[in-house]
Amino acid sequence: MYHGRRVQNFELARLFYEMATLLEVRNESVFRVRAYQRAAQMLESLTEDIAAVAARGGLQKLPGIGKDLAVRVEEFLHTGRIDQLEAMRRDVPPRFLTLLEIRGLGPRTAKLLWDRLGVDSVERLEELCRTKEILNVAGIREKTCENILKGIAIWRAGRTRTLLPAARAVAEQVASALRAHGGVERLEVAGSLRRMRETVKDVDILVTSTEPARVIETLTSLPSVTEVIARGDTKVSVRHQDGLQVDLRVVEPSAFGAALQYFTGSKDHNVRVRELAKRRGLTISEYGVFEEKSGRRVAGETEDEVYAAVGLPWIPPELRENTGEIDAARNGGLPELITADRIRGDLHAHTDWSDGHLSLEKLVTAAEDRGYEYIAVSDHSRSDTIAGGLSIDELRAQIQQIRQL
DNA sequence: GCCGTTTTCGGCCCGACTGTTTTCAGTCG
Ligand SMILES: Nc1nc2c(ncn2[C@H]2C[C@H](O)[C@@H](COP(=O)(O)OP(=O)(O)OP(=O)(O)O)O2)c(=O)[nH]1
Ligand SMILES: [Mg+2]
Ligand SMILES: [Mg+2]
Repeated sequence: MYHGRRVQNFELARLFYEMATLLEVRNESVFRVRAYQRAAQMLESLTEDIAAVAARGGLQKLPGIGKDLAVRVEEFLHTGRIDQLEAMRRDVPPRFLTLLEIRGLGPRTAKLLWDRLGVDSVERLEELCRTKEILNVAGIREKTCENILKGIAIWRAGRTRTLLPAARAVAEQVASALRAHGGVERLEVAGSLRRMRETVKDVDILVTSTEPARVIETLTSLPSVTEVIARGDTKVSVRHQDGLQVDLRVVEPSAFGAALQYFTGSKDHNVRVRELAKRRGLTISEYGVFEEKSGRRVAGETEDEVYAAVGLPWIPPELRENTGEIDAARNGGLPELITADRIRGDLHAHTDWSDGHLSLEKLVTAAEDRGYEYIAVSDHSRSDTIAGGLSIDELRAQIQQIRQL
């Protein structure tokens, strides 16, 4: 496969996302907004350089690129800019779009505040909330004001994504706490955690239960939960003490498969699967797969069933990103994922001879436990004495010991 | 703005929760 320079793909994707946001603020059709977002998402996963695609006249063959967007792409490739974007930028203050990074503050409210009070930055917004001046705007009352201040505090805290292992630790802690109380039948970690993304925004947990209220009550009253963000009959969002948001969804046991498929995502993957369903006269939600006409439920117990209903094999969560896995699945071309048991050995390990933790014996035992065929001992040498590097004599001694093991 | 193993026009994924509103828009998952 051809791999060219793809920096321009990402730069253009960023511009299309920005155009989508600006169109949203201008109250343009949500479908037009989504067209820009889809084009941007396609560019991010495109393996060929967009300039190369343009050069061979293939722009409009790309999914999500039609007549208009092809013109924008060409304009960007020739001039490095997009006129329409520049024009839209001029209509809002320079820092206006950062307002949309505040949780719960969307394009409509941001625009309203700019129109009515000239809110052009987070700082100005905070001031107006503190002085309660913001309450002069029709449709904004005390609660909204409070929520904006909370949102600004989180925005200030800054961390937007968390490394997978740290998030997994939180997920496991919450999961066992939920199981320890009653009402939980099945529990699965879903979302980007289940898809094994390197970083995640939050922890998504799916539970099946015949007593949803009980499970939701359990989560909201855990000692490790510091704030209840939203709470209803089927789902609840809370903040965990370490700052991570935890989203819990509760459905009845018969909807397990459909709910897990929904809650695992990704969003773009879900949209694609649901589009396939529509073409077959079906509709998919977290409650199941339904015939559009009769409303009859045709699947939902397992993920397998859900995918089968749209003519697809089960797709591993790690691949559910709408980056080609759906076409691959349709053509029976899903890759076989590499699993941990395929690792045959490790060519880089330190021992307590330098700065490692394990003794030689323990290192070898650990390697054998994992079924490794080989392990390389690569302790520091005398060139790095700070890290306990081995002298020539020590190295000879270590080699001796290895031979005896 | 894009798109079509029914369509070149009329759809576009689908649903929960909140605050503010007298019936729903906005935001988020
Ligand atoms: N059908 C549908 N499903 C959605 C939509 N938004 C979110 N979901 C589903 C798929 C997501 O994986 C799942 C959890 O949402 P999140 O916002 O937590 O995203 P996700 O966990 O994928 O990534 P992140 O939390 O950002 O690391 O909910 C949507 O607009 N439509
Ligand atoms: Mg998530
Ligand atoms: Mg979530």
